[in-house]
This record gives sequence, structure tokens and C-alpha cells, in this order.
Amino acid sequence: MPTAVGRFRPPAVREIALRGTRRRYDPERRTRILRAALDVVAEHGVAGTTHRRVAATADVPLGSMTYHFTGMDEVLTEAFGLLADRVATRFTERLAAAANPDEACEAVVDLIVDESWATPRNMLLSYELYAFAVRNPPLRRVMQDWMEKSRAALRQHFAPDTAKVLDAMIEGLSIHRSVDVEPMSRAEVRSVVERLVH
Amino acid sequence: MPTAVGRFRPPAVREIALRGTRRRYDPERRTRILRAALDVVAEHGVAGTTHRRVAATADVPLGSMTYHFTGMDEVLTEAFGLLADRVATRFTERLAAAANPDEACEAVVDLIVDESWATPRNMLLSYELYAFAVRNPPLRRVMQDWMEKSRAALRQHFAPDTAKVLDAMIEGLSIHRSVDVEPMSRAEVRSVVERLVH
Amino acid sequence: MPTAVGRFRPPAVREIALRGTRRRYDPERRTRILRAALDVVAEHGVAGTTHRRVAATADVPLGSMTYHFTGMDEVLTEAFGLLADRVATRFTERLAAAANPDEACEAVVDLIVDESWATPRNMLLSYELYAFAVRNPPLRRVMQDWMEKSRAALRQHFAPDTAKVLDAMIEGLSIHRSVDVEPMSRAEVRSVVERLVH
Amino acid sequence: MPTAVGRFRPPAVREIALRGTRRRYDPERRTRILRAALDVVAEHGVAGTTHRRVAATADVPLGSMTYHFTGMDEVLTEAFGLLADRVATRFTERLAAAANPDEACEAVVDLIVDESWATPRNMLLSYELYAFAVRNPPLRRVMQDWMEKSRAALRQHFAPDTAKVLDAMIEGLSIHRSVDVEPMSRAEVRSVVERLVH
DNA sequence: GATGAATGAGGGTTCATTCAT
DNA sequence: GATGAATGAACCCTCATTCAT
Repeated sequence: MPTAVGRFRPPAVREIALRGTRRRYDPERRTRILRAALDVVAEHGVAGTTHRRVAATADVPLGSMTYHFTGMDEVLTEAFGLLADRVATRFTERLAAAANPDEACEAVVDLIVDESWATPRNMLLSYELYAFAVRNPPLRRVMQDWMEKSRAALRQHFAPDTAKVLDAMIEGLSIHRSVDVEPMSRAEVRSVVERLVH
Repeated sequence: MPTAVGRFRPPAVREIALRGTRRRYDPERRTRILRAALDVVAEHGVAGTTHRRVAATADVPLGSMTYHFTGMDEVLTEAFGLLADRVATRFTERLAAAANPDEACEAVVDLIVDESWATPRNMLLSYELYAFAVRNPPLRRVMQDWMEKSRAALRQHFAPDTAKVLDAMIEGLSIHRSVDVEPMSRAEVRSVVERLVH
Repeated sequence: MPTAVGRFRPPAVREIALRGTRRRYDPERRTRILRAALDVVAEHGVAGTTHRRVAATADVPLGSMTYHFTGMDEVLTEAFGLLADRVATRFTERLAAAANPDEACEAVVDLIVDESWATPRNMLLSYELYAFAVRNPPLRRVMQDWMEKSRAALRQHFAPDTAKVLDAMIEGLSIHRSVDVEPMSRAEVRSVVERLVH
Repeated sequence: MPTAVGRFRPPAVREIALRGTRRRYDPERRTRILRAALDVVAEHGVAGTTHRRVAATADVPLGSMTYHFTGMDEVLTEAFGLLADRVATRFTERLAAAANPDEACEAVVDLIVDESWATPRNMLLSYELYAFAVRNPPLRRVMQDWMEKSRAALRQHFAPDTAKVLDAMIEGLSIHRSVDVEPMSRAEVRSVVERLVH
């Protein structure tokens, strides 16, 4: 006997008995989705980031995506916010560990040369963020906050103007190192940093 | 037996038209498609760049897309190549116009501060390119060539090491200027350039 | 670790709210839901009548819908029953107010011409009911009862056969009046009624 | 090697070799979809009429639906237009067959009593149309044209005013016959028609 | 050579319904 | 008893791509 409001039918009586772990009442779900979204962006780019892929990566049902977020833009916006927080925190910690100006310079060199901050993954995610932010005003704010946190970290050791310049230099050198077939040596980078500091 | 309502109408999706003015034997078609692709990327991002939109923007039939290109990746790869050529050429011309080291410094400052090279559109397209290139090896080559052309242009006036550093600085400052709520003044930029040059 | 952008927000779908004013022990809830269902049908059609919309309109929690009713079919069936009751009652009252055959004819004309019974809303709901009833046997009974009540009201003043014919005429003229660009005048309707009565 | 624009992948290389009959270049497709849509509406109601069900009934791929029509509203609008044409044509033909006023009356009675015009299917589709038309202005026009055609057919034998009344009576009696547990006899209907005609 | 009608996979989203609380 | 967070099936629609012309 067909129902008149026929578009949706009740889900087939549970036959498979809780696939995987039943995960009702999962307070960390939102955050897990955001982390998964960053993984998907890293692997497929914003262009290839779909609700389905993120849901699969986060191991949540597809319906959870639009239940917790209004759309993919919201997911990406919050995910990039999470990224900025995490990276800025690590950036700040590395600089806080420096005890004097010389160690501070060394820390800056590390941030450029080591793959602790400028990992391929982080670089890639940054590019995706920059491109995405142009079309998503809320993310411009995320980028500004991120930049300000970096500068604040640098101001622990350097004058404000120098901090701004160093921050830009870190950006430029990190990007070019990731492209260059013969990346600059550690010594060269150290020399550049010193020219900017003094 | 036609209905009173609809008769036949062309499919809803088609809006490109062009009907009438057939455009067979159109040697510029490939290039026109590439230019259109850049426009679409600038407006919708790589994520929103589809065959349909590019075809509509280039005013070519949809079938032309897969006739001239194997797929969107090929379109984007060639389009970004075109972008790199155009921008690198303008970059080189600006520096070639400088007659002495001081004018060269001024040219570098211009490239950062003026909106001649670092236009919002170019910045955006760069971000899209960087993100896209991570997943498309052919484009890494495009980026490397672009970087090498920029450095070569700078080597007209500066030592090779300095050229590399200046190029990275231009990159970093351009990006940060596009994000910063209070961008660095021209004088500050000039001062940074001089610190790197001497 | 909360992101800078989003913290936690309630799921996007919820807008009903009501928060605060808990409404436990609400004996009128069923009826309120049914009235809301009619409003939703009037606005969106049976096709667009969903649990969510009805719950929102009735200002009850979504869970209330499936708690009080087995499904949308039950909601609609009872809601249309309520409609039939209300409309048949008004119909009966209007006829009961007539004191003699002539006034009875006038009452019939009123029911067709005035927008007291054949309001756009009621006409619309009737169409939805008719369509729905074809596929829902319980509602055929509702329609039959409704028709019988109308005929009984007419039998107060007219012979049984005439009552049946008048009832059908009211139906037909009401529908055509709602479609016609130049609806029949009151005088014409009166003339039709008289031809059927005598 | 993942593609950057990853949302859509090419259809799997044809493995099943033209399922059913390959049906490219199918000029009757639109009409076939419309006929199928009426079948689906008759079976599931407008509420249960989905692209999928119509496509399956018409034996066309799902993508054909939105290729040929902008959406379900357009499908329904044209389908109901087709219905109106077909039914009005049959109505007209039946009346055209009458040679004199008496035969014309008999034809009217037939249209009400026989299941030639007022078939359950046609009645149901009419209800769905009426309900749908309230929310779709283009269909009001379809209904008006339909009504006008019916009246024109009746004017072949009756005065304009009488034609209008008869048309409404046909409507009302048809509906009530489809609801009534003891439908009016042929003789009663004949008597009603004569009262309206003279 | 070039086109565009047609395809069907995959997209985002909405929904009735369940079930731990 | 009553709720609402969570589910996943089904929805409509867009897309890159194919292939008869």
C-alpha cells in the first residue's frame, strides 16, 4: 500500500546491527570532522574536498556533515582556523625557547630550513588557504590573526618593524625553498636573517 | 501532439549559443580557451573551474574543450604556463628599464608596492597555481621556470645570491601586503630592500 | 582545541527553538499539530509537507511528531478530518439560518459566491484532500462523511434528490469560479440554483 | 596519480555494452518523459513524483531529466498541459458526434456517467492538477484553456450561459460520483441535465 | 575536423525515523 | 513520558566525457 508522501522511506529495519561502532553522542565529532577536512584538503586540494570524502575520512556518516555544518564553506573556514591555531602555536613555542637574540635568529633560521614548521603539508595547506581566503572574507580574518600571532612571537626578540620584515622573509623563503631545485643553504639563510636584523 | 504549454525548447543547460556565427577554422581557439580559463580561475577558483564555464567564457562550444584538450588538468597546466609567461615578461621589462643600482632598487620597490605586478588578480592566481602545482608535477616545472626568469631579471642588476634573496623577499612582502590591514609603507619597503642589497 | 572561527554552535537545521519555555504536559498538542499541518499543506501542498515544517509551525519539538503520530499519513488523515469537520459545520450553520425555501436558495448562492466557504484556502485544501484521498482509503471515508453532512444540511430545506444535485452544483460552480477569469455573476448563480430547485 | 579537479571522474569505460537499446538521438524523448510523468503522478501523486521514478518509467537515464527540463515543476507543468489537451480533445469529439439537442444531452450524460472521460485516472489527475495549479501560475492558464475548450464544445449545442453551467455541473457530478457510495443513476443525471438545459 | 545531444557517476542537501537520555 | 542528536536513504542537480552526425 503506497504512501502518498512517497519521497522518503524509512531506513530498512536495521539488518547489519550497528556497523562499526555505534557513535551516538560523540562530543568530539565536530573537531574530528575538521581534522579530517584538513587531511582531505592536503590530499585532494580544496577542489577535491567533498562532503563524502571528509565524512569517510572522519568515519562519520554523510548526514553528519550537513547536520553539523551549513556547508562545505563552513567546514573549510573552521578547518583552516584550526590549522592557523596549531601552526601559530608551534611557531610561537619555537621562538619562546630562544634565550637571547642570537638564539632567536637561529630559531628563525630553523623555522625556514627545518621541516618542523614549513613542512610540505603545511606549505600546501597554506597555499590552499590563501587561494580560498580571497573568496571567503571570514578567512581573511583568520589569515590576519595568524600573521599577527607570528609577528607577536617575533616581537619577543626583535623590534616591531624587524618582526614584520622577518615574518615576510620567512614566508618568501619558505615558499621558494619548496620550489627551488637547489634550495638555499642554512648558512645563506642565516646570513639573510642577520642582514635584516642588524 | 504538442502541449499548450511548452512546445520544444532547447535544453535548459545551454546558454552559450553563438548560433549563426559558426566559427570553424579558428586558429586562436586554443589560446582563447586558455585566457578564458584564467578568467574563470580568477573568478571561481580552480575548484569552480569547469569545462562548461570555460567554454562559455571563451565563447566556444562545449565540445571544443575536450576536442582541443585531454582534460581540465591540461587546460589548467597550459593556462598557468601562459600566466607565468605574461607575468615574468612584465617583471623583466620593469627591471630592464632601470639604468643603475639605485633605479633597480626603486624598480624592486615598485614591483612590491605598485599594483602593477602584485595585483589582487595576480596574487590570487599565484595562490591557485601554488596549490595546484603541488599535485601536478608539470606545473612544478612552470613554477621553477618562472622563478628562474625572475632571478635572471634581478641578476641584471644584483649579484646572484642577492637576486635570490630579493626574489623571495618580493614574494613574502607581496603576500603579506595583500593580507595586512596596515600594509608597510613605501619607505619601509625601500629600507628593507636596501638592507638586503648592501 | 577550539578554533578561532567557530567555537561550538548548535546544528544548522534547528531554528524552532522554544528553549526555555518547556511545554511538557500539553494536552492540546495533538490538535495544535493538526492545525499546523493544515497551514503547511495550504502553503506548501501535501508534497511539501514535512515533519520538520509542521513541527516548526506548531512550535513543538521535532521528536513530538513521531511520538504522537505514526507517520505523516496519519497526521494528514487526521488533519483533513479536522478540516472536513470545520467546513461542514460552517456549511450547516449557514443553511440552518435560512427560514424558508427562498432564504435557503439565497444561502446556497452565498455559499458559492461569498468567500465565506469557498475561500481560496479551502478550495486549495479540498483539492489536496481529493488527490490525497484517492491513495488513502481512510480519507475516502472522511470525504463521504463530509458529503453526507452537506447533503443533510441541504435536506433541511430541499428534497433528497435535489439536495444531492445542489451539493454537486455547489462543488462544480465553486471550482469553476476559482478558475474562471470572468466568474459567473450572483444573478446567474441564483438562476441556476432555481432551475435545479423547481 | 590523482587529478586536482577531483570531483568528477570519467564514467567507467563502457563495460556492459549499451544497456538495453542505445537511444541517442531520440526526438520523441521529451514527449515520452511527459507521458511517463503522468503515469507516475497517477500512481504516486505529485508528492511522490520524482525525477528518478519518471526516468525509470520513461526508460531514460536520470540525467535526461534535467537535461530536457529545468526541474520537476517544468515537467509537471508540461505534463498537465498534455493531459488537458488530450482530455479536452476527447471531450470535444464526443460532443461533436451529437447531431441534435437531444443527442447532445445524451452526450453530456455519457461524459458524466460513462467511464470514458471521468475515469478514475482522469479524476485523480484533475485533482492533482487543481492542487498543483494553485501554486503554479502557468498551470492556471492551462486550466483556463481547458475550461474554455470544454465550454466551446458545449456551445456547439447550447447557449453560452447554459454551456458554462453544464460544464460546472459535469465537474461537480463527476467528482461526487467518484466519492459517492451510491452514485446517481443515469436517469437522475439525465433529469438534472434537462433541468439545466430548458 | 568539429559539434552538441546524451549519459550516469558523483555532487550537496533534506528528510523521516531511531534511540540514548 | 518526551526529546533532539544522529543517521543514511533518497532526493535534485551538475559535471566531464562520449559518440553519432
